[in-house]
Amino acid sequence: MTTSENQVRTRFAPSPTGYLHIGGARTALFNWLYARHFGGKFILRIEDTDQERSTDESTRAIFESMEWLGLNWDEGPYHQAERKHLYQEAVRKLLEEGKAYRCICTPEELEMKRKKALAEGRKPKYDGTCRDRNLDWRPGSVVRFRSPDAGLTTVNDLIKGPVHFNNEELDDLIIERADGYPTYNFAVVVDDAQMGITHVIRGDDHLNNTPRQILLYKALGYEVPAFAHVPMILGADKTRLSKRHGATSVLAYQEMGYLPEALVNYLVRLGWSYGDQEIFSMDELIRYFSLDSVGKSAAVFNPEKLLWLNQHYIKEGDTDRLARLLIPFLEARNVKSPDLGFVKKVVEDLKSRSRTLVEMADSALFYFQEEIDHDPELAEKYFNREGREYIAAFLEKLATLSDYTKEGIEQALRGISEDRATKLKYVIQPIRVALTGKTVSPGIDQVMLTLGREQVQKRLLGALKHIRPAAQEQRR
RNA sequence: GGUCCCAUCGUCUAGCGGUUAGGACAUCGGCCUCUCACGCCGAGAACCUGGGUUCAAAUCCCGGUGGGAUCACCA
Repeated sequence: MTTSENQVRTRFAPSPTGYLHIGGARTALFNWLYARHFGGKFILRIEDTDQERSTDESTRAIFESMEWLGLNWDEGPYHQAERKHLYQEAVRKLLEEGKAYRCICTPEELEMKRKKALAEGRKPKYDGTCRDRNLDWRPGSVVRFRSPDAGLTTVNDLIKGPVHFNNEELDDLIIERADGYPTYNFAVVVDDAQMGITHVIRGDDHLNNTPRQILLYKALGYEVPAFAHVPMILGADKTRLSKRHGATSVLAYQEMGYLPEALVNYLVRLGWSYGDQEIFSMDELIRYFSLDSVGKSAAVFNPEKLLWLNQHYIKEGDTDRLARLLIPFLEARNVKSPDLGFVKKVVEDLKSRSRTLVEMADSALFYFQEEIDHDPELAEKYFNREGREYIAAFLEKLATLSDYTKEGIEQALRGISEDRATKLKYVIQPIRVALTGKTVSPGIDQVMLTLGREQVQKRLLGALKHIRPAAQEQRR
Protein backbone atom coordinates (compact mmCIF):
# COMPACT_ATOMS: atom_id res chain seq x y z
CA MET A 1 0.00 0.00 0.00
CA THR A 2 1.54 3.28 -1.02
CA THR A 3 0.88 6.22 1.19
CA SER A 4 2.15 9.56 0.08
CA GLU A 5 3.54 11.69 2.82
CA ASN A 6 0.80 14.23 3.38
CA GLN A 7 -2.18 12.33 2.11
CA VAL A 8 -5.15 12.39 4.44
CA ARG A 9 -6.52 8.91 5.09
CA THR A 10 -9.70 8.37 7.08
CA ARG A 11 -11.77 5.30 7.70
CA PHE A 12 -15.13 4.12 8.85
CA ALA A 13 -14.98 0.92 10.84
CA PRO A 14 -18.40 -0.40 11.81
CA SER A 15 -19.00 -3.74 13.46
CA PRO A 16 -21.54 -5.82 11.56
CA THR A 17 -23.75 -6.59 14.51
CA GLY A 18 -26.79 -4.70 13.30
CA TYR A 19 -27.96 -2.23 10.70
CA LEU A 20 -26.10 0.98 10.00
CA HIS A 21 -27.71 3.46 12.32
CA ILE A 22 -28.03 7.21 12.27
CA GLY A 23 -25.04 7.80 14.51
CA GLY A 24 -22.78 5.51 12.53
CA ALA A 25 -23.90 7.11 9.30
CA ARG A 26 -22.91 10.53 10.56
CA THR A 27 -19.51 9.26 11.65
CA ALA A 28 -19.04 7.73 8.21
CA LEU A 29 -20.16 10.97 6.60
CA PHE A 30 -17.70 13.09 8.61
CA ASN A 31 -14.85 10.76 7.69
CA TRP A 32 -15.89 10.74 4.06
CA LEU A 33 -16.19 14.52 3.92
CA TYR A 34 -12.87 15.04 5.62
CA ALA A 35 -11.10 12.78 3.14
CA ARG A 36 -12.87 14.31 0.15
CA HIS A 37 -12.17 17.84 1.36
CA PHE A 38 -8.44 17.16 1.39
CA GLY A 39 -8.44 14.95 -1.66
CA GLY A 40 -7.43 12.02 0.51
CA LYS A 41 -8.64 8.46 0.82
CA PHE A 42 -11.61 7.05 2.64
CA ILE A 43 -11.36 3.44 3.75
CA LEU A 44 -14.04 1.01 4.84
CA ARG A 45 -13.21 -1.66 7.35
CA ILE A 46 -15.57 -4.20 8.83
CA GLU A 47 -14.75 -4.97 12.45
CA ASP A 48 -15.95 -8.52 12.68
CA THR A 49 -13.63 -9.97 15.28
CA ASP A 50 -16.61 -10.83 17.40
CA GLN A 51 -17.57 -14.05 15.66
CA GLU A 52 -20.57 -14.48 17.91
CA ARG A 53 -22.38 -11.33 16.98
CA SER A 54 -21.21 -10.50 13.46
CA THR A 55 -23.50 -11.40 10.57
CA ASP A 56 -23.22 -11.22 6.79
CA GLU A 57 -26.65 -9.73 6.67
CA SER A 58 -25.47 -6.76 8.73
CA THR A 59 -22.43 -6.37 6.51
CA ARG A 60 -24.63 -6.22 3.43
CA ALA A 61 -26.92 -3.70 5.10
CA ILE A 62 -23.94 -1.50 5.87
CA PHE A 63 -22.74 -1.57 2.26
CA GLU A 64 -26.21 -0.86 0.98
CA SER A 65 -26.71 2.02 3.40
CA MET A 66 -23.43 3.65 2.48
CA GLU A 67 -24.07 3.30 -1.20
CA TRP A 68 -27.51 4.80 -0.78
CA LEU A 69 -26.03 7.76 1.07
CA GLY A 70 -23.39 8.16 -1.64
CA LEU A 71 -20.46 7.49 0.68
CA ASN A 72 -18.14 5.62 -1.65
CA TRP A 73 -14.91 4.19 -0.31
CA ASP A 74 -11.53 4.15 -1.98
CA GLU A 75 -10.12 1.10 -0.25
CA GLY A 76 -11.66 -1.93 1.27
CA PRO A 77 -13.86 -3.23 2.53
CA TYR A 78 -11.32 -4.89 4.73
CA HIS A 79 -12.51 -7.56 7.11
CA GLN A 80 -10.72 -7.92 10.40
CA ALA A 81 -11.57 -11.58 10.61
CA GLU A 82 -9.37 -12.12 7.55
CA ARG A 83 -6.47 -10.28 9.11
CA LYS A 84 -6.12 -12.40 12.20
CA HIS A 85 -2.51 -13.27 11.41
CA LEU A 86 -1.51 -9.60 11.43
CA TYR A 87 -2.76 -9.11 14.96
CA GLN A 88 -1.16 -12.34 16.11
CA GLU A 89 2.10 -11.22 14.64
CA ALA A 90 1.88 -7.93 16.54
CA VAL A 91 1.01 -9.77 19.73
CA ARG A 92 4.01 -12.04 19.29
CA LYS A 93 6.23 -9.00 18.96
CA LEU A 94 4.93 -7.44 22.17
CA LEU A 95 5.28 -10.75 23.96
CA GLU A 96 8.89 -11.09 22.85
CA GLU A 97 9.68 -7.59 23.97
CA GLY A 98 8.10 -8.17 27.34
CA LYS A 99 5.43 -5.55 26.66
CA ALA A 100 2.70 -8.12 26.98
CA TYR A 101 2.18 -11.31 28.95
CA ARG A 102 -0.06 -14.33 29.11
CA CYS A 103 -2.79 -14.51 31.68
CA ILE A 104 -4.73 -17.53 32.85
CA CYS A 105 -7.25 -15.87 35.12
CA THR A 106 -10.68 -17.20 34.20
CA PRO A 107 -13.55 -14.91 33.30
CA GLU A 108 -15.36 -16.16 36.40
CA GLU A 109 -12.48 -15.25 38.71
CA LEU A 110 -12.20 -11.84 37.12
CA GLU A 111 -15.89 -11.24 37.41
CA MET A 112 -15.78 -12.11 41.10
CA LYS A 113 -12.86 -9.80 41.75
CA ARG A 114 -14.61 -7.02 39.89
CA LYS A 115 -17.73 -7.39 41.96
CA LYS A 116 -15.75 -7.51 45.17
CA ALA A 117 -13.75 -4.43 44.28
CA LEU A 118 -16.90 -2.55 43.40
CA ALA A 119 -18.58 -3.64 46.60
CA GLU A 120 -15.61 -2.40 48.62
CA GLY A 121 -15.61 0.86 46.73
CA ARG A 122 -12.35 0.16 44.91
CA LYS A 123 -11.68 0.45 41.21
CA PRO A 124 -12.62 -2.70 39.28
CA LYS A 125 -9.18 -2.89 37.73
CA TYR A 126 -7.19 -6.00 36.79
CA ASP A 127 -5.08 -6.85 39.82
CA GLY A 128 -2.03 -8.08 37.92
CA THR A 129 -2.17 -11.65 39.19
CA CYS A 130 -0.42 -13.04 36.11
CA ARG A 131 1.64 -10.01 35.34
CA ASP A 132 5.00 -11.33 36.45
CA ARG A 133 4.42 -15.06 36.26
CA ASN A 134 5.96 -15.28 32.80
CA LEU A 135 3.46 -17.93 31.70
CA ASP A 136 3.52 -19.91 28.48
CA TRP A 137 0.56 -20.50 26.23
CA ARG A 138 -2.00 -22.97 27.43
CA PRO A 139 -5.63 -23.58 26.50
CA GLY A 140 -7.81 -20.74 27.69
CA SER A 141 -4.99 -18.28 28.21
CA VAL A 142 -5.20 -14.72 26.93
CA VAL A 143 -2.61 -12.05 26.28
CA ARG A 144 -2.58 -8.82 28.25
CA PHE A 145 -0.80 -5.59 27.50
CA ARG A 146 1.60 -4.46 30.19
CA SER A 147 0.29 -0.98 30.76
CA PRO A 148 2.50 1.59 32.48
CA ASP A 149 1.31 2.24 36.02
CA ALA A 150 2.51 5.79 36.19
CA GLY A 151 2.72 8.78 33.92
CA LEU A 152 0.28 10.81 31.89
CA THR A 153 -1.18 10.15 28.46
CA THR A 154 -2.62 13.05 26.55
CA VAL A 155 -5.08 12.82 23.69
CA ASN A 156 -4.76 15.91 21.53
CA ASP A 157 -8.25 15.74 20.22
CA LEU A 158 -9.09 17.87 17.20
CA ILE A 159 -12.57 18.52 18.54
CA LYS A 160 -12.31 18.31 22.32
CA GLY A 161 -8.83 19.76 22.68
CA PRO A 162 -6.18 18.16 24.89
CA VAL A 163 -7.54 15.51 27.25
CA HIS A 164 -5.30 14.09 29.95
CA PHE A 165 -5.43 10.64 31.50
CA ASN A 166 -3.40 9.30 34.37
CA ASN A 167 -1.88 6.02 33.29
CA GLU A 168 -2.65 4.50 36.67
CA GLU A 169 -6.32 4.62 35.70
CA LEU A 170 -5.62 2.26 32.84
CA ASP A 171 -5.28 -1.43 33.51
CA ASP A 172 -3.62 -4.29 31.64
CA LEU A 173 -6.18 -4.82 28.94
CA ILE A 174 -6.58 -8.10 27.10
CA ILE A 175 -5.29 -7.79 23.54
CA GLU A 176 -5.70 -11.39 22.41
CA ARG A 177 -8.55 -13.56 23.47
CA ALA A 178 -8.51 -17.26 24.24
CA ASP A 179 -9.87 -17.96 20.76
CA GLY A 180 -6.86 -16.25 19.21
CA TYR A 181 -8.82 -13.24 17.97
CA PRO A 182 -7.70 -9.76 18.96
CA THR A 183 -9.86 -7.52 21.08
CA TYR A 184 -11.20 -4.26 19.73
CA ASN A 185 -8.65 -1.84 21.15
CA PHE A 186 -5.79 -3.87 19.80
CA ALA A 187 -7.16 -4.67 16.36
CA VAL A 188 -8.08 -1.03 15.81
CA VAL A 189 -4.57 0.12 16.55
CA VAL A 190 -2.87 -2.47 14.36
CA ASP A 191 -5.27 -1.79 11.50
CA ASP A 192 -5.27 1.97 11.69
CA ALA A 193 -1.49 1.97 11.80
CA GLN A 194 -1.02 -0.52 8.99
CA MET A 195 -3.62 1.13 6.81
CA GLY A 196 -1.87 4.44 7.25
CA ILE A 197 -4.87 6.15 8.79
CA THR A 198 -3.93 9.75 9.52
CA HIS A 199 -7.16 10.93 11.16
CA VAL A 200 -9.33 8.78 13.37
CA ILE A 201 -12.78 10.38 13.42
CA ARG A 202 -15.27 8.50 15.58
CA GLY A 203 -17.95 8.84 18.23
CA ASP A 204 -16.88 10.34 21.52
CA ASP A 205 -17.90 7.18 23.30
CA HIS A 206 -14.41 6.08 22.23
CA LEU A 207 -12.60 8.95 23.90
CA ASN A 208 -11.94 6.87 27.01
CA ASN A 209 -10.40 4.11 24.89
CA THR A 210 -7.99 6.46 23.22
CA PRO A 211 -5.25 6.66 25.89
CA ARG A 212 -4.98 2.85 25.90
CA GLN A 213 -4.74 2.90 22.16
CA ILE A 214 -2.07 5.57 22.20
CA LEU A 215 -0.07 3.43 24.60
CA LEU A 216 -0.42 0.52 22.19
CA TYR A 217 0.68 2.62 19.23
CA LYS A 218 3.79 3.55 21.13
CA ALA A 219 4.51 0.03 22.34
CA LEU A 220 4.26 -1.21 18.76
CA GLY A 221 6.45 1.59 17.48
CA TYR A 222 3.72 3.10 15.35
CA GLU A 223 3.13 6.75 14.69
CA VAL A 224 0.08 8.03 16.59
CA PRO A 225 -2.63 9.41 14.28
CA ALA A 226 -4.73 12.50 14.92
CA PHE A 227 -7.97 11.89 16.79
CA ALA A 228 -11.30 13.65 16.49
CA HIS A 229 -14.14 12.55 18.74
CA VAL A 230 -17.50 13.71 17.54
CA PRO A 231 -20.33 14.12 20.04
CA MET A 232 -23.09 11.59 20.18
CA ILE A 233 -26.61 11.79 18.87
CA LEU A 234 -29.31 11.53 21.50
CA GLY A 235 -33.03 10.91 21.49
CA ALA A 236 -35.63 13.47 22.53
CA ASP A 237 -35.23 12.39 26.16
CA LYS A 238 -31.49 13.08 25.94
CA THR A 239 -30.53 9.47 26.27
CA ARG A 240 -28.58 7.59 23.67
CA LEU A 241 -30.56 7.22 20.46
CA SER A 242 -32.26 3.85 20.27
CA LYS A 243 -35.19 2.03 18.73
CA ARG A 244 -37.68 3.45 21.13
CA HIS A 245 -36.95 6.91 19.75
CA GLY A 246 -38.27 5.75 16.38
CA ALA A 247 -36.38 4.54 13.35
CA THR A 248 -32.62 4.56 13.74
CA SER A 249 -31.55 2.45 10.79
CA VAL A 250 -30.51 4.26 7.65
CA LEU A 251 -32.37 1.87 5.40
CA ALA A 252 -35.54 2.44 7.38
CA TYR A 253 -35.41 6.05 6.22
CA GLN A 254 -35.09 4.91 2.65
CA GLU A 255 -38.18 2.78 3.14
CA MET A 256 -40.03 5.67 4.74
CA GLY A 257 -39.52 7.68 1.58
CA TYR A 258 -36.62 9.89 2.53
CA LEU A 259 -34.11 11.13 -0.01
CA PRO A 260 -30.46 10.38 0.75
CA GLU A 261 -29.45 14.00 0.27
CA ALA A 262 -31.98 15.03 2.92
CA LEU A 263 -30.60 12.58 5.44
CA VAL A 264 -27.04 13.60 4.62
CA ASN A 265 -27.89 17.26 4.93
CA TYR A 266 -29.65 16.64 8.22
CA LEU A 267 -26.91 14.51 9.71
CA VAL A 268 -24.10 16.85 8.76
CA ARG A 269 -25.80 19.72 10.54
CA LEU A 270 -26.03 17.68 13.70
CA GLY A 271 -22.83 18.86 15.29
CA TRP A 272 -21.43 20.81 12.39
CA SER A 273 -22.35 24.21 11.01
CA TYR A 274 -21.31 26.73 8.44
CA GLY A 275 -22.59 30.12 9.53
CA ASP A 276 -26.34 30.35 9.02
CA GLN A 277 -26.49 28.03 6.05
CA GLU A 278 -28.93 25.15 6.33
CA ILE A 279 -29.07 23.65 2.85
CA PHE A 280 -25.92 22.17 1.38
CA SER A 281 -25.17 20.33 -1.82
CA MET A 282 -22.60 17.54 -1.64
CA ASP A 283 -20.11 19.78 -3.43
CA GLU A 284 -20.60 22.51 -0.88
CA LEU A 285 -20.20 20.07 1.98
CA ILE A 286 -16.93 18.82 0.57
CA ARG A 287 -15.72 22.35 0.09
CA TYR A 288 -16.81 23.71 3.48
CA PHE A 289 -16.41 20.75 5.81
CA SER A 290 -13.93 21.19 8.60
CA LEU A 291 -13.40 19.61 11.99
CA ASP A 292 -12.86 23.08 13.44
CA SER A 293 -16.54 23.81 13.16
CA VAL A 294 -17.72 20.56 14.68
CA GLY A 295 -19.34 21.29 18.04
CA LYS A 296 -18.44 19.66 21.30
CA SER A 297 -21.82 18.87 22.74
CA ALA A 298 -24.23 16.05 22.05
CA ALA A 299 -27.16 16.71 19.72
CA VAL A 300 -30.76 15.61 19.98
CA PHE A 301 -32.14 13.93 16.90
CA ASN A 302 -35.10 15.92 15.64
CA PRO A 303 -37.27 14.07 13.09
CA GLU A 304 -39.27 17.22 12.34
CA LYS A 305 -36.31 19.01 10.89
CA LEU A 306 -35.32 15.98 8.85
CA LEU A 307 -38.85 15.95 7.48
CA TRP A 308 -38.54 19.60 6.54
CA LEU A 309 -35.30 18.96 4.70
CA ASN A 310 -36.80 16.00 2.92
CA GLN A 311 -39.74 18.08 1.85
CA HIS A 312 -37.33 20.71 0.62
CA TYR A 313 -35.38 18.23 -1.49
CA ILE A 314 -38.55 16.73 -2.92
CA LYS A 315 -39.84 20.16 -3.83
CA GLU A 316 -36.57 21.10 -5.52
CA GLY A 317 -35.77 17.66 -6.87
CA ASP A 318 -35.49 16.56 -10.48
CA THR A 319 -38.87 15.27 -11.63
CA ASP A 320 -37.56 12.40 -13.68
CA ARG A 321 -35.47 11.10 -10.81
CA LEU A 322 -38.29 11.50 -8.30
CA ALA A 323 -40.66 9.66 -10.62
CA ARG A 324 -38.29 6.73 -10.84
CA LEU A 325 -37.86 6.70 -7.09
CA LEU A 326 -41.60 6.91 -6.59
CA ILE A 327 -42.52 3.96 -8.78
CA PRO A 328 -41.51 1.26 -6.27
CA PHE A 329 -43.65 2.98 -3.67
CA LEU A 330 -46.58 3.01 -6.09
CA GLU A 331 -46.10 -0.62 -6.95
CA ALA A 332 -46.06 -1.46 -3.26
CA ARG A 333 -49.54 0.08 -3.26
CA ASN A 334 -50.76 -2.15 -6.05
CA VAL A 335 -50.36 0.29 -8.89
CA LYS A 336 -49.54 -2.03 -11.78
CA SER A 337 -46.53 -1.02 -13.91
CA PRO A 338 -47.16 2.71 -13.97
CA ASP A 339 -46.09 4.65 -17.05
CA LEU A 340 -43.03 6.81 -16.35
CA GLY A 341 -44.32 9.73 -18.40
CA PHE A 342 -47.56 9.79 -16.48
CA VAL A 343 -45.80 9.38 -13.12
CA LYS A 344 -43.69 12.40 -13.96
CA LYS A 345 -46.81 14.51 -14.40
CA VAL A 346 -48.12 13.22 -11.10
CA VAL A 347 -44.84 14.06 -9.39
CA GLU A 348 -45.07 17.60 -10.74
CA ASP A 349 -48.51 17.92 -9.18
CA LEU A 350 -47.39 16.52 -5.84
CA LYS A 351 -43.87 17.85 -5.44
CA SER A 352 -44.74 20.81 -3.28
CA ARG A 353 -47.21 18.92 -1.12
CA SER A 354 -45.28 15.83 -0.04
CA ARG A 355 -42.80 15.51 2.75
CA THR A 356 -41.80 11.95 1.88
CA LEU A 357 -42.13 9.60 -1.08
CA VAL A 358 -44.53 7.58 1.05
CA GLU A 359 -46.78 10.61 1.44
CA MET A 360 -46.44 11.29 -2.25
CA ALA A 361 -47.36 7.74 -3.19
CA ASP A 362 -50.34 7.79 -0.87
CA SER A 363 -51.70 11.01 -2.28
CA ALA A 364 -50.93 9.88 -5.84
CA LEU A 365 -53.09 6.79 -5.74
CA PHE A 366 -56.22 8.39 -7.11
CA TYR A 367 -54.46 9.27 -10.35
CA PHE A 368 -54.09 5.58 -11.07
CA GLN A 369 -57.55 4.41 -10.07
CA GLU A 370 -59.86 3.80 -12.99
CA GLU A 371 -62.83 3.66 -10.68
CA ILE A 372 -62.94 5.99 -7.72
CA ASP A 373 -64.38 4.20 -4.75
CA HIS A 374 -66.30 7.00 -3.12
CA ASP A 375 -66.61 7.31 0.59
CA PRO A 376 -70.38 7.25 1.32
CA GLU A 377 -70.19 10.19 3.69
CA LEU A 378 -68.30 12.35 1.22
CA ALA A 379 -70.60 11.31 -1.59
CA GLU A 380 -73.63 12.24 0.42
CA LYS A 381 -72.20 15.61 1.31
CA TYR A 382 -70.84 16.66 -2.06
CA PHE A 383 -72.99 14.81 -4.57
CA ASN A 384 -76.14 16.47 -3.35
CA ARG A 385 -78.50 18.27 -5.70
CA GLU A 386 -76.26 21.31 -6.15
CA GLY A 387 -73.11 19.34 -6.43
CA ARG A 388 -74.55 17.04 -9.06
CA GLU A 389 -75.86 19.98 -10.96
CA TYR A 390 -72.44 21.66 -11.03
CA ILE A 391 -70.82 18.46 -12.12
CA ALA A 392 -73.35 18.06 -14.90
CA ALA A 393 -72.90 21.66 -15.96
CA PHE A 394 -69.18 21.28 -16.09
CA LEU A 395 -69.48 18.05 -18.00
CA GLU A 396 -71.57 19.87 -20.56
CA LYS A 397 -69.00 22.65 -20.93
CA LEU A 398 -66.22 20.16 -21.09
CA ALA A 399 -67.70 18.45 -24.10
CA THR A 400 -67.34 21.57 -26.15
CA LEU A 401 -64.34 23.12 -24.43
CA SER A 402 -61.86 23.95 -27.15
CA ASP A 403 -59.29 25.30 -24.74
CA TYR A 404 -58.38 22.36 -22.47
CA THR A 405 -55.73 24.25 -20.54
CA LYS A 406 -55.38 25.62 -17.05
CA GLU A 407 -56.91 28.88 -18.17
CA GLY A 408 -59.68 27.26 -20.20
CA ILE A 409 -60.68 24.98 -17.37
CA GLU A 410 -60.60 27.72 -14.78
CA GLN A 411 -62.74 29.92 -17.02
CA ALA A 412 -65.30 27.19 -17.43
CA LEU A 413 -65.46 26.66 -13.66
CA ARG A 414 -65.76 30.38 -12.98
CA GLY A 415 -68.48 30.60 -15.57
CA ILE A 416 -70.53 28.07 -13.67
CA SER A 417 -70.03 29.79 -10.33
CA GLU A 418 -70.95 33.16 -11.79
CA ASP A 419 -74.06 31.84 -13.53
CA ARG A 420 -75.34 30.32 -10.29
CA ALA A 421 -74.08 33.24 -8.19
CA THR A 422 -72.25 30.84 -5.94
CA LYS A 423 -68.71 30.69 -4.65
CA LEU A 424 -66.16 28.97 -6.82
CA LYS A 425 -65.30 26.48 -4.12
CA TYR A 426 -68.87 25.19 -4.01
CA VAL A 427 -68.50 24.29 -7.65
CA ILE A 428 -65.04 22.88 -7.32
CA GLN A 429 -65.32 20.71 -4.24
CA PRO A 430 -67.90 18.29 -5.67
CA ILE A 431 -65.79 18.02 -8.80
CA ARG A 432 -62.69 17.42 -6.70
CA VAL A 433 -64.40 14.64 -4.81
CA ALA A 434 -65.66 13.19 -8.07
CA LEU A 435 -62.19 13.17 -9.60
CA THR A 436 -60.05 12.25 -6.63
CA GLY A 437 -62.38 10.73 -4.07
CA LYS A 438 -60.99 13.21 -1.57
CA THR A 439 -61.54 16.76 -0.42
CA VAL A 440 -57.87 17.50 -0.55
CA SER A 441 -55.83 17.43 -3.75
CA PRO A 442 -53.60 19.52 -5.97
CA GLY A 443 -55.26 22.41 -7.81
CA ILE A 444 -58.29 21.08 -9.63
CA ASP A 445 -57.21 22.49 -12.97
CA GLN A 446 -53.87 20.80 -12.58
CA VAL A 447 -55.51 17.50 -11.69
CA MET A 448 -57.65 17.72 -14.80
CA LEU A 449 -54.67 18.43 -16.98
CA THR A 450 -52.77 15.50 -15.62
CA LEU A 451 -55.72 13.14 -15.81
CA GLY A 452 -56.68 14.19 -19.32
CA ARG A 453 -60.08 15.15 -20.63
CA GLU A 454 -61.31 11.67 -21.29
CA GLN A 455 -60.51 10.41 -17.83
CA VAL A 456 -62.08 13.49 -16.29
CA GLN A 457 -65.29 12.94 -18.19
CA LYS A 458 -65.35 9.32 -17.19
CA ARG A 459 -64.89 10.10 -13.50
CA LEU A 460 -67.46 12.87 -13.49
CA LEU A 461 -69.98 10.59 -15.13
CA GLY A 462 -69.11 7.92 -12.62
CA ALA A 463 -69.81 10.30 -9.77
CA LEU A 464 -73.19 11.23 -11.18
CA LYS A 465 -74.11 7.60 -11.37
CA HIS A 466 -72.77 6.90 -7.95
CA ILE A 467 -75.79 7.94 -6.00
CA ARG A 468 -79.10 6.90 -7.45
CA PRO A 469 -81.38 9.90 -7.79
CA ALA A 470 -84.17 8.06 -6.03
CA ALA A 471 -82.08 7.41 -2.97
CA GLN A 472 -80.92 10.97 -3.04
CA GLU A 473 -84.44 12.40 -3.18
CA GLN A 474 -85.50 10.16 -0.37
CA ARG A 475 -82.94 11.74 1.90
CA ARG A 476 -83.85 15.24 1.02
C1' G B 1 -18.86 5.00 42.60
C1' G B 2 -13.84 6.18 39.69
C1' U B 3 -12.28 8.47 35.17
C1' C B 4 -13.51 11.46 31.00
C1' C B 5 -16.64 14.76 28.10
C1' C B 6 -20.41 18.47 27.68
C1' A B 7 -23.78 23.03 28.93
C1' U B 8 -27.07 29.72 24.04
C1' C B 9 -34.70 29.68 22.41
C1' G B 10 -38.69 23.17 22.96
C1' U B 11 -34.81 21.27 19.04
C1' C B 12 -30.30 22.07 15.61
C1' U B 13 -27.04 26.02 15.91
C1' A B 14 -24.28 31.30 14.97
C1' G B 15 -21.38 33.93 18.42
C1' C B 16 -14.70 33.09 19.18
C1' G B 17 -14.47 40.34 25.33
C1' G B 18 -18.17 45.58 23.53
C1' U B 19 -24.32 42.47 19.23
C1' U B 20 -31.44 45.38 20.08
C1' A B 21 -27.75 37.64 21.37
C1' G B 22 -28.49 36.09 14.65
C1' G B 23 -30.46 31.93 11.54
C1' A B 24 -33.21 27.23 10.86
C1' C B 25 -37.03 23.48 12.44
C1' A B 26 -41.28 23.39 15.45
C1' U B 27 -45.32 26.61 17.59
C1' C B 28 -48.78 30.81 17.02
C1' G B 29 -50.86 34.93 14.00
C1' G B 30 -51.62 37.18 8.98
C1' C B 31 -51.41 37.31 3.49
C1' C B 32 -52.11 34.28 -0.98
C1' U B 33 -56.13 30.82 -2.36
C1' C B 34 -60.79 26.13 -5.57
C1' U B 35 -59.25 22.25 -0.88
C1' C B 36 -54.44 20.90 1.02
C1' A B 37 -49.76 22.33 0.46
C1' C B 38 -45.93 25.68 -1.39
C1' G B 39 -44.62 30.71 -0.96
C1' C B 40 -44.50 35.48 1.55
C1' C B 41 -44.94 38.68 6.07
C1' G B 42 -44.95 38.82 11.37
C1' A B 43 -44.90 37.15 16.79
C1' G B 44 -43.50 34.63 21.14
C1' A B 45 -39.20 31.84 22.70
C1' A B 46 -32.40 31.02 25.02
C1' C B 47 -26.91 32.51 27.27
C1' C B 48 -27.68 26.28 33.92
C1' U B 49 -25.85 28.55 38.72
C1' G B 50 -22.29 31.02 42.05
C1' G B 51 -17.74 33.24 42.37
C1' G B 52 -13.60 35.56 40.13
C1' U B 53 -10.41 38.23 35.86
C1' U B 54 -11.60 42.82 33.11
C1' C B 55 -13.48 49.56 31.99
C1' A B 56 -16.53 45.61 29.72
C1' A B 57 -18.10 38.37 30.09
C1' A B 58 -22.81 34.26 26.47
C1' U B 59 -17.54 34.53 25.34
C1' C B 60 -11.57 33.72 29.76
C1' C B 61 -10.60 31.04 34.88
C1' C B 62 -12.47 28.28 39.28
C1' G B 63 -16.46 25.88 42.15
C1' G B 64 -21.36 23.90 42.07
C1' U B 65 -25.49 21.73 39.59
C1' G B 66 -27.30 19.04 35.62
C1' G B 67 -26.77 15.73 31.40
C1' G B 68 -23.85 12.17 28.75
C1' A B 69 -19.89 8.53 27.92
C1' U B 70 -16.90 4.75 29.81
C1' C B 71 -14.99 1.25 33.32
C1' A B 72 -15.84 -6.81 29.28
C1' C B 73 -11.99 -12.59 26.52
C1' C B 74 -18.46 -6.23 22.81
C1' A B 75 -17.10 -2.93 19.36
